[in-house]
Amino acid sequence: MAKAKVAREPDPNDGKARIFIVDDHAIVRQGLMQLINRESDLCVCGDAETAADALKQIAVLTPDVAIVDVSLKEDSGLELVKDIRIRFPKMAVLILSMHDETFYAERFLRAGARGYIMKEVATEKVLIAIHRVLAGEVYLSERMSSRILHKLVDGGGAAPAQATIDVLSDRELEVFSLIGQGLGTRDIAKRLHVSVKTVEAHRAHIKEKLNLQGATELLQQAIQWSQGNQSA
Amino acid sequence: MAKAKVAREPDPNDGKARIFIVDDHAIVRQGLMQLINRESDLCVCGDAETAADALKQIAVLTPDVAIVDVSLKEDSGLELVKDIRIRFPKMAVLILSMHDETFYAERFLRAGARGYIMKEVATEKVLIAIHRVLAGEVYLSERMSSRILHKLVDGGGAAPAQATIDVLSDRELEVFSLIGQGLGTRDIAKRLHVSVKTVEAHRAHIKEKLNLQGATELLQQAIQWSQGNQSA
DNA sequence: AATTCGCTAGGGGTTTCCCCGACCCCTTGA
DNA sequence: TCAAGGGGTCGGGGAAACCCCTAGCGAATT
Repeated sequence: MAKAKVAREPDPNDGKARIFIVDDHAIVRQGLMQLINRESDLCVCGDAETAADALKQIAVLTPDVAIVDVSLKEDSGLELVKDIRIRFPKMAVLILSMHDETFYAERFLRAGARGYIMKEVATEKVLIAIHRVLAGEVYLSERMSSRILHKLVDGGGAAPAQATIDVLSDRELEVFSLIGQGLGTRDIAKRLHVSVKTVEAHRAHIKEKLNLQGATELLQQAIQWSQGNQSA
Repeated sequence: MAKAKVAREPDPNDGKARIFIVDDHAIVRQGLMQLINRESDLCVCGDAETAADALKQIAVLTPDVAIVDVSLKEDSGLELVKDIRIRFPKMAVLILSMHDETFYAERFLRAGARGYIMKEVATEKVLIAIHRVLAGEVYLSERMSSRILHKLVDGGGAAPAQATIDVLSDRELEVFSLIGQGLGTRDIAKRLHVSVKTVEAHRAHIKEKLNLQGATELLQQAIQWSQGNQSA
């Protein structure tokens, strides 16, 4: 630690930035390694299949950036990012995701990751993302940044718990909850003794406040929140 | 042998088995390619990101075996396998799956695939699987073969009222999965290259088979299933 | 040959979605 | 007191989705 030359001149050895890979798919590790080592200013200094192994090796190797796959069973992936954040605060963490999983991107960023990229993108994007996080910047796809930025920027680290839900009014939260229980617009209107139009208005406001795109996204979020908060 | 040329060119190899890779993750393609080309008796003769491109190239390159990813972005891997089976009956198809998705394996085997492996296995297993399907045999993991065999054994008796995903047809499961990913009817129709009406028919059949009432219930089930099965 | 099943697709009516604007009530502050 | 703002409540209207129906076609089964 105590290295301050990360930005432009990361040269502890060959003048190459040292990268550590954490992914439980051997094939993906292979591909990433080859891709990175082909670059003149990057090199892979190690790789691991599990979070525990990763932490052990990272402590010794002190890479400049760690590339972490999300699908190390979400929990351990998140935990790994948090652990890295605590024990090696200066280290950049780039999250590599298999699927869209837009919902989880936010959690990883909150946990200290500096970038989130999906595997289906072209390989050049991966290299771009690596360089960006190496330079101390943040890398996000267009869609994700637009969604996350103004959700996180004002939230900061103050109340990370359910900052997104708090912006909803009482009535809106009520509707949101009922949506999460699988009720349709009509059912909700009947349950609340209001017009269908009112429920539609609430839905619109919820979508706006939570920055959701369509009806399916709204339902997705509502179900997810419902299961995580008041199931059983 | 100055083997400085790329593997793509269709000229005669040194008696090596020619392999074609279909995967929408560039990194995975990269890793697979490197892994395979390192073998003395195998070589990658081409690769594709989409099903359409794959069919086009396969017709020209006539590889000995095609490695297909289950979850292609644009098209469905299942359809690709069926197409390959119809147009090139002699070609071996090895399915590469990201996650567990055990229930998918059976469908792919029925569609004509000769092997099914998961990406998290060690790289040696991948090579073993390739050699096995090249030899005309079938490759399956222990767990999967035991599961399938077990199913055949007590399949004769009364089906124990599963009422689960198993009753869905291939196409229906595909639609169900896409619904779970948050796609609307129109998006699904576009992705599967069919009419909106067809997707609606599939939805209706799924609801009937799974005994679901409305659209929200269907969406709810699809999302829950999707999150529990492919960590999406 | 007949039946069943899966995939495809259209017709037509109902419902929801989603962009608008509108009114009422309450709190806050000029 | 009179705005000003936000929350809660409705409505119109067009687009889309939903949901009932029928129906052709191919493949597998009988």
